[in-house]
Amino acid sequence: MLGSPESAMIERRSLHLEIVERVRPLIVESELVPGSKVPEKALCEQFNVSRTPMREALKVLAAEGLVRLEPNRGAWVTSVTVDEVNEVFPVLTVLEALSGELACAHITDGEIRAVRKLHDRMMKSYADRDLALYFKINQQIHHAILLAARNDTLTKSSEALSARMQRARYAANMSEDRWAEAVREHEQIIAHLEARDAKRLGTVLADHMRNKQASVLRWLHADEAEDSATG
Amino acid sequence: MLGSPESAMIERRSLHLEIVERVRPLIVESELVPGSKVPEKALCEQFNVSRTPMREALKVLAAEGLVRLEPNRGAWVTSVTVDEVNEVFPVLTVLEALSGELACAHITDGEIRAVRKLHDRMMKSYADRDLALYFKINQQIHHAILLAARNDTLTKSSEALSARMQRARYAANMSEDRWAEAVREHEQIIAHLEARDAKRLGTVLADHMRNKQASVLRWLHADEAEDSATG
DNA sequence: ATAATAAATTTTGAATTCATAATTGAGTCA
DNA sequence: TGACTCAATTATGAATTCAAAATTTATTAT
Repeated sequence: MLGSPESAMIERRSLHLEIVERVRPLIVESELVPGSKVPEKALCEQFNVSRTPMREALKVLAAEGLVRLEPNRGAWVTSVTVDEVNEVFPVLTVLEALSGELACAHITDGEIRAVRKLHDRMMKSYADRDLALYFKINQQIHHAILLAARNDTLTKSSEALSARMQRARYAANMSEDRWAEAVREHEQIIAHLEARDAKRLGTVLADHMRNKQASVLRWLHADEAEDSATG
Repeated sequence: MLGSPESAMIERRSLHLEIVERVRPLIVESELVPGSKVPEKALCEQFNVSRTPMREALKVLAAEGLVRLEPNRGAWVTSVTVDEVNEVFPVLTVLEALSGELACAHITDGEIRAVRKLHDRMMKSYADRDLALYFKINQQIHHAILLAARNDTLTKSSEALSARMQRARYAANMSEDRWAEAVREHEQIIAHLEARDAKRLGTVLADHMRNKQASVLRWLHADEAEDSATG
Protein backbone atom coordinates (compact mmCIF):
# COMPACT_ATOMS: atom_id res chain seq x y z
CA MET A 1 0.00 0.00 0.00
CA LEU A 2 0.90 3.67 -0.11
CA GLY A 3 2.36 4.18 -3.53
CA SER A 4 1.36 7.85 -3.39
CA PRO A 5 3.97 10.55 -2.80
CA GLU A 6 4.49 12.17 0.59
CA SER A 7 2.83 15.43 -0.53
CA ALA A 8 -0.44 13.67 -1.36
CA MET A 9 -0.84 12.40 2.18
CA ILE A 10 -3.12 13.84 4.78
CA GLU A 11 -2.51 13.76 8.50
CA ARG A 12 -3.86 16.92 10.19
CA ARG A 13 -7.04 17.67 12.10
CA SER A 14 -10.49 16.90 10.69
CA LEU A 15 -9.80 14.27 8.09
CA HIS A 16 -13.12 14.41 6.31
CA LEU A 17 -12.88 18.21 5.91
CA GLU A 18 -9.34 17.85 4.70
CA ILE A 19 -10.65 15.47 2.06
CA VAL A 20 -13.53 17.80 1.17
CA GLU A 21 -11.01 20.56 0.53
CA ARG A 22 -8.87 18.28 -1.58
CA VAL A 23 -11.65 16.72 -3.65
CA ARG A 24 -13.64 19.93 -4.20
CA PRO A 25 -10.96 21.49 -6.45
CA LEU A 26 -10.78 18.24 -8.40
CA ILE A 27 -14.44 18.74 -9.21
CA VAL A 28 -14.33 22.52 -9.70
CA GLU A 29 -11.32 22.20 -12.01
CA SER A 30 -13.09 19.40 -13.89
CA GLU A 31 -10.34 16.91 -13.18
CA LEU A 32 -13.17 14.69 -12.10
CA VAL A 33 -15.28 14.93 -15.20
CA PRO A 34 -18.90 16.10 -14.89
CA GLY A 35 -21.41 13.29 -15.15
CA SER A 36 -18.83 10.64 -14.32
CA LYS A 37 -18.67 8.44 -11.29
CA VAL A 38 -16.58 9.59 -8.35
CA PRO A 39 -13.81 6.98 -8.11
CA GLU A 40 -14.11 6.42 -4.39
CA LYS A 41 -11.53 3.69 -4.16
CA ALA A 42 -8.97 5.50 -6.31
CA LEU A 43 -9.37 8.68 -4.27
CA CYS A 44 -8.91 6.72 -1.05
CA GLU A 45 -5.69 5.31 -2.41
CA GLN A 46 -4.54 8.66 -3.76
CA PHE A 47 -5.00 10.35 -0.38
CA ASN A 48 -4.12 7.25 1.58
CA VAL A 49 -7.26 7.29 3.70
CA SER A 50 -9.89 4.68 4.37
CA ARG A 51 -13.38 4.73 2.92
CA THR A 52 -15.05 6.04 6.09
CA PRO A 53 -13.75 9.64 6.00
CA MET A 54 -13.89 9.66 2.20
CA ARG A 55 -17.56 8.76 2.29
CA GLU A 56 -18.18 11.41 4.95
CA ALA A 57 -16.53 13.94 2.65
CA LEU A 58 -18.68 12.87 -0.28
CA LYS A 59 -21.79 13.44 1.80
CA VAL A 60 -20.66 17.00 2.51
CA LEU A 61 -19.87 17.58 -1.17
CA ALA A 62 -23.32 16.26 -2.00
CA ALA A 63 -24.82 18.83 0.37
CA GLU A 64 -22.87 21.47 -1.56
CA GLY A 65 -24.30 20.20 -4.83
CA LEU A 66 -20.98 19.14 -6.34
CA VAL A 67 -21.78 15.45 -6.28
CA ARG A 68 -25.01 13.49 -6.38
CA LEU A 69 -25.42 10.34 -4.30
CA GLU A 70 -27.34 7.50 -5.89
CA PRO A 71 -28.36 4.87 -3.36
CA ASN A 72 -26.39 1.67 -3.91
CA ARG A 73 -24.80 3.16 -7.02
CA GLY A 74 -22.26 5.51 -5.50
CA ALA A 75 -21.40 9.17 -5.97
CA TRP A 76 -21.52 10.99 -9.31
CA VAL A 77 -19.99 14.29 -10.29
CA THR A 78 -22.83 16.68 -11.08
CA SER A 79 -22.61 18.62 -14.31
CA VAL A 80 -23.57 22.19 -15.09
CA THR A 81 -26.90 22.17 -16.88
CA VAL A 82 -28.94 25.00 -18.37
CA ASP A 83 -31.56 24.52 -15.67
CA GLU A 84 -28.95 24.63 -12.95
CA VAL A 85 -27.41 27.81 -14.34
CA ASN A 86 -30.83 29.44 -14.47
CA GLU A 87 -31.39 28.42 -10.87
CA VAL A 88 -28.07 29.23 -9.30
CA PHE A 89 -27.22 32.53 -10.97
CA PRO A 90 -30.27 34.47 -9.75
CA VAL A 91 -29.37 33.48 -6.21
CA LEU A 92 -25.72 34.29 -6.76
CA THR A 93 -26.77 37.64 -8.20
CA VAL A 94 -28.57 38.82 -5.08
CA LEU A 95 -25.77 37.51 -2.87
CA GLU A 96 -23.19 39.34 -4.94
CA ALA A 97 -25.19 42.55 -4.74
CA LEU A 98 -25.43 42.16 -0.97
CA SER A 99 -21.71 41.55 -0.70
CA GLY A 100 -21.07 44.82 -2.52
CA GLU A 101 -23.40 46.78 -0.26
CA LEU A 102 -21.94 45.33 2.91
CA ALA A 103 -18.39 45.70 1.65
CA CYS A 104 -18.89 49.44 1.19
CA ALA A 105 -19.91 49.65 4.82
CA HIS A 106 -17.05 47.61 6.24
CA ILE A 107 -14.06 47.68 3.93
CA THR A 108 -10.92 49.42 5.19
CA ASP A 109 -8.89 51.91 3.16
CA GLY A 110 -6.07 49.39 3.03
CA GLU A 111 -8.36 46.74 1.61
CA ILE A 112 -9.63 49.16 -1.02
CA ARG A 113 -6.03 49.81 -2.04
CA ALA A 114 -5.45 46.05 -2.26
CA VAL A 115 -8.49 45.61 -4.50
CA ARG A 116 -7.29 48.54 -6.63
CA LYS A 117 -3.94 46.78 -7.07
CA LEU A 118 -5.71 43.59 -8.12
CA HIS A 119 -7.87 45.61 -10.49
CA ASP A 120 -4.86 47.25 -12.13
CA ARG A 121 -3.11 43.91 -12.51
CA MET A 122 -6.28 42.50 -14.05
CA MET A 123 -6.39 45.38 -16.52
CA LYS A 124 -2.84 44.60 -17.49
CA SER A 125 -3.75 40.95 -18.04
CA TYR A 126 -6.56 42.19 -20.29
CA ALA A 127 -4.13 44.33 -22.27
CA ASP A 128 -1.86 41.28 -22.51
CA ARG A 129 -4.77 39.07 -23.67
CA ASP A 130 -3.96 36.69 -20.80
CA LEU A 131 -7.41 35.21 -20.24
CA ALA A 132 -6.31 32.67 -17.64
CA LEU A 133 -4.63 35.31 -15.50
CA TYR A 134 -7.57 37.67 -16.02
CA PHE A 135 -9.95 35.08 -14.65
CA LYS A 136 -7.75 34.24 -11.71
CA ILE A 137 -7.47 37.88 -10.61
CA ASN A 138 -11.16 38.38 -11.33
CA GLN A 139 -11.98 35.73 -8.77
CA GLN A 140 -9.58 37.24 -6.27
CA ILE A 141 -11.39 40.56 -6.58
CA HIS A 142 -14.80 39.02 -5.97
CA HIS A 143 -13.36 37.09 -3.06
CA ALA A 144 -11.81 40.25 -1.58
CA ILE A 145 -15.15 42.05 -1.78
CA LEU A 146 -16.88 39.11 -0.10
CA LEU A 147 -14.35 39.13 2.71
CA ALA A 148 -14.78 42.87 3.13
CA ALA A 149 -18.51 42.30 3.64
CA ARG A 150 -17.58 40.73 7.00
CA ASN A 151 -20.26 38.08 6.81
CA ASP A 152 -19.08 34.47 6.93
CA THR A 153 -22.53 33.11 6.18
CA LEU A 154 -22.68 35.22 3.04
CA THR A 155 -19.15 34.19 2.06
CA LYS A 156 -19.87 30.51 2.55
CA SER A 157 -23.18 30.58 0.69
CA SER A 158 -21.82 32.62 -2.16
CA GLU A 159 -18.64 30.62 -2.63
CA ALA A 160 -20.51 27.32 -2.49
CA LEU A 161 -22.74 28.42 -5.36
CA SER A 162 -19.79 29.98 -7.19
CA ALA A 163 -17.95 26.67 -7.00
CA ARG A 164 -20.85 24.95 -8.71
CA MET A 165 -20.82 27.49 -11.52
CA GLN A 166 -17.06 27.72 -11.82
CA ARG A 167 -17.02 24.23 -13.26
CA ALA A 168 -18.43 25.79 -16.39
CA ARG A 169 -15.11 26.69 -17.92
CA TYR A 170 -16.76 29.14 -20.24
CA ALA A 171 -13.73 31.41 -20.33
CA ALA A 172 -12.38 30.01 -23.58
CA ASN A 173 -15.76 30.71 -25.13
CA MET A 174 -16.04 34.33 -23.95
CA SER A 175 -16.33 36.67 -26.89
CA GLU A 176 -14.13 39.70 -27.41
CA ASP A 177 -17.20 41.90 -26.98
CA ARG A 178 -18.17 40.24 -23.73
CA TRP A 179 -14.65 40.54 -22.40
CA ALA A 180 -14.59 44.26 -23.21
CA GLU A 181 -17.97 44.67 -21.52
CA ALA A 182 -16.79 42.81 -18.42
CA VAL A 183 -13.77 45.10 -18.25
CA ARG A 184 -16.02 48.18 -18.38
CA GLU A 185 -18.14 46.69 -15.60
CA HIS A 186 -15.04 46.17 -13.51
CA GLU A 187 -14.03 49.80 -14.00
CA GLN A 188 -17.38 50.72 -12.47
CA ILE A 189 -16.98 48.17 -9.69
CA ILE A 190 -13.68 49.62 -8.53
CA ALA A 191 -14.95 53.18 -8.91
CA HIS A 192 -18.06 52.57 -6.79
CA LEU A 193 -16.03 50.66 -4.23
CA GLU A 194 -13.54 53.52 -3.89
CA ALA A 195 -16.46 55.90 -3.56
CA ARG A 196 -18.04 53.50 -1.06
CA ASP A 197 -21.28 53.87 -2.99
CA ALA A 198 -23.11 50.83 -1.65
CA LYS A 199 -26.24 51.02 -3.79
CA ARG A 200 -24.41 51.55 -7.05
CA LEU A 201 -21.81 48.89 -6.29
CA GLY A 202 -24.59 46.41 -5.51
CA THR A 203 -26.33 47.24 -8.76
CA VAL A 204 -23.30 46.95 -10.98
CA LEU A 205 -22.23 43.69 -9.31
CA ALA A 206 -25.70 42.30 -9.94
CA ASP A 207 -25.58 43.40 -13.58
CA HIS A 208 -22.13 41.90 -13.89
CA MET A 209 -23.43 38.59 -12.58
CA ARG A 210 -26.42 38.60 -14.92
CA ASN A 211 -24.10 39.14 -17.85
CA LYS A 212 -21.95 36.30 -16.63
CA GLN A 213 -25.03 34.11 -16.52
CA ALA A 214 -25.79 34.95 -20.14
CA SER A 215 -22.18 34.21 -21.05
CA VAL A 216 -22.27 30.83 -19.33
CA LEU A 217 -25.53 30.00 -21.10
CA ARG A 218 -23.97 30.84 -24.45
CA TRP A 219 -21.05 28.59 -23.58
CA LEU A 220 -23.42 25.78 -22.61
CA HIS A 221 -25.33 26.08 -25.86
CA ALA A 222 -22.13 26.20 -27.90
CA ASP A 223 -21.01 23.10 -26.05
CA GLU A 224 -24.25 21.33 -26.85
CA ALA A 225 -23.98 22.25 -30.52
CA GLU A 226 -20.42 20.93 -30.54
CA ASP A 227 -21.54 17.68 -28.96
CA SER A 228 -24.22 17.07 -31.55
CA ALA A 229 -21.74 17.88 -34.32
CA THR A 230 -18.82 15.74 -33.17
CA GLY A 231 -20.54 13.17 -31.00
CA MET B 1 -30.66 -4.02 22.06
CA LEU B 2 -33.53 -2.19 20.43
CA GLY B 3 -35.65 -0.91 23.24
CA SER B 4 -37.01 1.84 21.01
CA PRO B 5 -40.52 1.67 19.60
CA GLU B 6 -41.22 0.52 16.03
CA SER B 7 -42.09 4.05 14.91
CA ALA B 8 -38.67 5.38 15.87
CA MET B 9 -36.86 2.94 13.62
CA ILE B 10 -35.40 3.72 10.25
CA GLU B 11 -35.13 1.29 7.38
CA ARG B 12 -35.54 3.04 4.00
CA ARG B 13 -33.04 4.26 1.38
CA SER B 14 -30.26 6.68 2.24
CA LEU B 15 -29.75 6.13 5.91
CA HIS B 16 -27.60 9.15 6.65
CA LEU B 17 -30.12 11.50 4.99
CA GLU B 18 -32.91 9.84 6.89
CA ILE B 19 -30.99 10.59 10.07
CA VAL B 20 -30.31 14.17 8.98
CA GLU B 21 -34.04 14.68 8.54
CA ARG B 22 -34.76 13.18 11.93
CA VAL B 23 -32.08 14.98 13.89
CA ARG B 24 -32.56 18.37 12.25
CA PRO B 25 -36.00 18.94 13.80
CA LEU B 26 -34.60 17.91 17.17
CA ILE B 27 -32.19 20.82 16.84
CA VAL B 28 -34.60 23.29 15.26
CA GLU B 29 -37.23 22.54 17.92
CA SER B 30 -34.55 22.91 20.60
CA GLU B 31 -35.09 19.39 21.90
CA LEU B 32 -31.34 19.16 21.64
CA VAL B 33 -30.44 22.21 23.64
CA PRO B 34 -28.26 24.89 22.04
CA GLY B 35 -24.68 24.83 23.26
CA SER B 36 -24.97 21.26 24.50
CA LYS B 37 -23.17 18.22 23.21
CA VAL B 38 -24.92 16.12 20.60
CA PRO B 39 -25.50 12.78 22.33
CA GLU B 40 -24.20 10.63 19.52
CA LYS B 41 -24.55 7.34 21.30
CA ALA B 42 -28.04 8.05 22.59
CA LEU B 43 -29.21 9.11 19.14
CA CYS B 44 -27.77 5.94 17.63
CA GLU B 45 -29.73 3.91 20.14
CA GLN B 46 -32.87 5.98 19.68
CA PHE B 47 -32.85 5.45 15.91
CA ASN B 48 -31.30 2.02 16.12
CA VAL B 49 -28.45 2.76 13.75
CA SER B 50 -24.71 2.40 14.09
CA ARG B 51 -22.32 5.27 14.57
CA THR B 52 -21.18 5.36 10.95
CA PRO B 53 -24.33 6.82 9.34
CA MET B 54 -24.98 8.95 12.42
CA ARG B 55 -21.58 10.54 12.10
CA GLU B 56 -22.13 11.08 8.36
CA ALA B 57 -25.38 12.85 9.23
CA LEU B 58 -23.65 15.05 11.80
CA LYS B 59 -21.15 16.12 9.16
CA VAL B 60 -24.00 17.21 6.90
CA LEU B 61 -25.69 19.06 9.77
CA ALA B 62 -22.37 20.75 10.48
CA ALA B 63 -22.25 21.91 6.86
CA GLU B 64 -25.72 23.38 7.43
CA GLY B 65 -24.49 25.21 10.52
CA LEU B 66 -26.75 23.41 12.98
CA VAL B 67 -23.93 21.63 14.74
CA ARG B 68 -20.27 22.41 15.23
CA LEU B 69 -17.68 19.66 15.12
CA GLU B 70 -14.80 19.94 17.53
CA PRO B 71 -11.94 17.61 16.66
CA ASN B 72 -11.71 14.82 19.22
CA ARG B 73 -14.43 16.46 21.29
CA GLY B 74 -17.51 15.51 19.28
CA ALA B 75 -20.44 17.44 17.90
CA TRP B 76 -22.08 20.40 19.64
CA VAL B 77 -25.44 22.00 19.01
CA THR B 78 -24.80 25.55 17.83
CA SER B 79 -26.72 28.30 19.51
CA VAL B 80 -28.23 31.44 18.08
CA THR B 81 -25.97 34.35 18.90
CA VAL B 82 -26.33 38.07 18.22
CA ASP B 83 -23.47 37.89 15.73
CA GLU B 84 -25.05 34.96 13.94
CA VAL B 85 -28.41 36.72 13.71
CA ASN B 86 -26.74 39.80 12.27
CA GLU B 87 -24.98 37.61 9.73
CA VAL B 88 -27.75 35.30 8.67
CA PHE B 89 -30.71 37.67 8.46
CA PRO B 90 -29.23 40.00 5.84
CA VAL B 91 -28.64 36.98 3.61
CA LEU B 92 -32.08 35.61 4.37
CA THR B 93 -33.54 39.02 3.55
CA VAL B 94 -32.22 39.13 0.00
CA LEU B 95 -33.19 35.51 -0.57
CA GLU B 96 -36.70 36.19 0.67
CA ALA B 97 -37.01 39.22 -1.60
CA LEU B 98 -35.84 37.13 -4.53
CA SER B 99 -38.34 34.40 -3.70
CA GLY B 100 -41.14 36.96 -3.82
CA GLU B 101 -40.05 38.32 -7.17
CA LEU B 102 -39.69 34.89 -8.73
CA ALA B 103 -42.93 33.68 -7.19
CA CYS B 104 -44.85 36.49 -8.90
CA ALA B 105 -43.48 35.29 -12.21
CA HIS B 106 -44.21 31.60 -11.73
CA ILE B 107 -47.04 31.10 -9.26
CA THR B 108 -50.28 29.61 -10.59
CA ASP B 109 -53.73 31.00 -9.84
CA GLY B 110 -54.45 27.85 -7.86
CA GLU B 111 -51.36 28.36 -5.73
CA ILE B 112 -52.34 31.97 -5.08
CA ARG B 113 -55.74 30.78 -3.88
CA ALA B 114 -53.99 28.27 -1.60
CA VAL B 115 -51.81 31.01 -0.11
CA ARG B 116 -54.88 33.19 0.34
CA LYS B 117 -56.54 30.36 2.30
CA LEU B 118 -53.47 30.05 4.50
CA HIS B 119 -53.46 33.81 4.96
CA ASP B 120 -57.09 33.89 6.03
CA ARG B 121 -56.53 31.04 8.47
CA MET B 122 -53.54 32.88 9.86
CA MET B 123 -55.63 36.00 10.35
CA LYS B 124 -58.14 33.93 12.26
CA SER B 125 -55.36 32.54 14.46
CA TYR B 126 -54.35 36.16 15.12
CA ALA B 127 -57.91 37.05 16.09
CA ASP B 128 -57.90 33.99 18.35
CA ARG B 129 -54.55 35.00 19.89
CA ASP B 130 -53.21 31.56 18.96
CA LEU B 131 -49.53 32.41 18.60
CA ALA B 132 -48.38 28.85 18.02
CA LEU B 133 -50.83 28.31 15.19
CA TYR B 134 -50.04 31.76 13.78
CA PHE B 135 -46.37 30.87 13.55
CA LYS B 136 -47.04 27.52 12.01
CA ILE B 137 -49.19 28.96 9.23
CA ASN B 138 -46.76 31.84 8.83
CA GLN B 139 -44.04 29.37 7.95
CA GLN B 140 -46.32 27.52 5.57
CA ILE B 141 -46.94 30.77 3.71
CA HIS B 142 -43.25 31.55 3.35
CA HIS B 143 -42.65 27.99 2.25
CA ALA B 144 -45.45 28.19 -0.33
CA ILE B 145 -43.96 31.37 -1.79
CA LEU B 146 -40.54 29.74 -1.95
CA LEU B 147 -41.97 26.75 -3.79
CA ALA B 148 -43.78 29.05 -6.20
CA ALA B 149 -40.43 30.65 -7.05
CA ARG B 150 -39.56 27.35 -8.79
CA ASN B 151 -35.93 27.46 -7.77
CA ASP B 152 -34.69 24.51 -5.73
CA THR B 153 -31.35 26.12 -5.05
CA LEU B 154 -33.09 29.15 -3.61
CA THR B 155 -35.42 26.96 -1.58
CA LYS B 156 -32.59 24.91 -0.17
CA SER B 157 -30.41 27.91 0.69
CA SER B 158 -33.24 29.82 2.21
CA GLU B 159 -34.62 26.99 4.29
CA ALA B 160 -31.18 26.02 5.56
CA LEU B 161 -30.66 29.54 6.90
CA SER B 162 -34.25 29.71 8.16
CA ALA B 163 -33.69 26.52 10.12
CA ARG B 164 -30.75 28.11 11.88
CA MET B 165 -32.82 31.12 12.85
CA GLN B 166 -35.94 29.18 13.71
CA ARG B 167 -34.19 27.83 16.75
CA ALA B 168 -34.62 31.26 18.21
CA ARG B 169 -38.00 30.65 19.70
CA TYR B 170 -38.65 34.32 19.98
CA ALA B 171 -42.38 33.96 19.47
CA ALA B 172 -43.24 34.06 23.15
CA ASN B 173 -41.31 37.31 23.38
CA MET B 174 -42.99 39.01 20.42
CA SER B 175 -44.73 42.16 21.53
CA GLU B 176 -48.34 42.94 20.81
CA ASP B 177 -47.19 45.85 18.66
CA ARG B 178 -44.80 43.70 16.68
CA TRP B 179 -47.48 41.09 16.14
CA ALA B 180 -49.88 43.72 14.84
CA GLU B 181 -47.18 45.08 12.56
CA ALA B 182 -46.38 41.63 11.21
CA VAL B 183 -50.04 41.12 10.46
CA ARG B 184 -50.16 44.37 8.49
CA GLU B 185 -47.09 43.27 6.57
CA HIS B 186 -48.79 40.01 5.73
CA GLU B 187 -51.84 41.87 4.42
CA GLN B 188 -49.47 43.60 2.00
CA ILE B 189 -47.72 40.36 1.14
CA ILE B 190 -50.92 38.64 0.06
CA ALA B 191 -52.12 41.77 -1.77
CA HIS B 192 -48.93 42.13 -3.81
CA LEU B 193 -48.87 38.40 -4.51
CA GLU B 194 -52.43 38.45 -5.80
CA ALA B 195 -51.51 41.47 -7.92
CA ARG B 196 -48.36 39.61 -9.02
CA ASP B 197 -46.43 42.79 -8.26
CA ALA B 198 -42.92 41.33 -8.13
CA LYS B 199 -41.01 44.43 -7.08
CA ARG B 200 -43.41 45.41 -4.30
CA LEU B 201 -43.70 41.84 -3.01
CA GLY B 202 -39.93 41.59 -2.89
CA THR B 203 -39.69 44.85 -0.99
CA VAL B 204 -42.33 44.04 1.60
CA LEU B 205 -40.88 40.57 2.16
CA ALA B 206 -37.47 42.13 2.74
CA ASP B 207 -38.95 44.66 5.17
CA HIS B 208 -40.80 41.86 6.91
CA MET B 209 -37.56 39.93 7.31
CA ARG B 210 -35.68 42.96 8.65
CA ASN B 211 -38.40 43.47 11.25
CA LYS B 212 -38.14 39.81 12.16
CA GLN B 213 -34.42 40.26 12.64
CA ALA B 214 -35.03 43.15 15.02
CA SER B 215 -37.60 41.06 16.88
CA VAL B 216 -35.17 38.15 17.24
CA LEU B 217 -32.47 40.52 18.48
CA ARG B 218 -34.85 41.89 21.11
CA TRP B 219 -35.61 38.34 22.18
CA LEU B 220 -31.91 37.53 22.39
CA HIS B 221 -31.20 40.57 24.52
CA ALA B 222 -34.16 39.85 26.78
CA ASP B 223 -32.82 36.32 27.12
CA GLU B 224 -29.38 37.59 28.06
CA ALA B 225 -30.82 39.95 30.63
CA GLU B 226 -32.80 37.07 32.08
CA ASP B 227 -29.68 34.92 32.25
CA SER B 228 -27.70 37.55 34.12
CA ALA B 229 -30.62 38.06 36.50
CA THR B 230 -31.40 34.41 37.30
CA GLY B 231 -28.10 32.71 36.46
C1' DA C 1 -24.68 -14.73 -33.49
C1' DT C 2 -27.82 -12.85 -30.17
C1' DA C 3 -30.51 -12.74 -26.20
C1' DA C 4 -31.38 -14.47 -21.81
C1' DT C 5 -29.92 -16.40 -17.69
C1' DA C 6 -26.84 -17.61 -14.04
C1' DA C 7 -22.43 -17.40 -11.66
C1' DA C 8 -18.52 -14.70 -10.23
C1' DT C 9 -16.75 -10.35 -9.09
C1' DT C 10 -16.86 -5.84 -7.56
C1' DT C 11 -18.90 -2.06 -5.23
C1' DT C 12 -21.67 -0.15 -1.82
C1' DG C 13 -23.68 0.70 2.77
C1' DA C 14 -23.38 0.17 7.35
C1' DA C 15 -21.85 -2.41 11.59
C1' DT C 16 -17.95 -3.52 14.07
C1' DT C 17 -13.37 -3.13 15.75
C1' DC C 18 -9.35 -0.83 17.34
C1' DA C 19 -5.99 2.83 18.46
C1' DT C 20 -5.85 7.23 20.39
C1' DA C 21 -7.48 11.28 22.72
C1' DA C 22 -10.29 13.26 26.27
C1' DT C 23 -12.62 12.96 30.48
C1' DT C 24 -13.52 11.31 34.96
C1' DG C 25 -12.31 9.85 39.38
C1' DA C 26 -9.31 8.11 42.98
C1' DG C 27 -5.46 8.90 45.54
C1' DT C 28 -1.62 12.00 47.13
C1' DC C 29 0.40 15.88 49.09
C1' DA C 30 0.65 20.69 50.50
C1' DT D 1 -9.84 21.80 51.92
C1' DG D 2 -7.98 22.22 47.52
C1' DA D 3 -4.78 21.60 43.85
C1' DC D 4 -2.22 18.07 41.50
C1' DT D 5 -1.04 13.66 39.58
C1' DC D 6 -1.95 9.38 37.40
C1' DA D 7 -4.81 5.38 36.52
C1' DA D 8 -9.37 3.86 34.83
C1' DT D 9 -13.03 4.79 31.95
C1' DT D 10 -15.30 6.60 28.18
C1' DA D 11 -15.71 8.87 23.75
C1' DT D 12 -13.91 9.81 19.37
C1' DG D 13 -11.87 9.07 14.78
C1' DA D 14 -10.86 6.14 11.37
C1' DA D 15 -9.76 1.39 9.56
C1' DT D 16 -11.65 -2.91 8.90
C1' DT D 17 -15.14 -6.32 8.24
C1' DC D 18 -19.31 -8.17 6.44
C1' DA D 19 -23.85 -8.55 4.18
C1' DA D 20 -26.40 -6.98 0.40
C1' DA D 21 -26.79 -4.81 -4.02
C1' DA D 22 -25.08 -3.89 -8.50
C1' DT D 23 -22.18 -4.92 -12.21
C1' DT D 24 -19.55 -7.82 -15.07
C1' DT D 25 -18.45 -12.11 -17.09
C1' DA D 26 -19.50 -16.71 -18.49
C1' DT D 27 -22.82 -20.00 -20.02
C1' DT D 28 -26.75 -21.69 -22.21
C1' DA D 29 -30.58 -21.74 -25.34
C1' DT D 30 -32.66 -20.20 -29.41
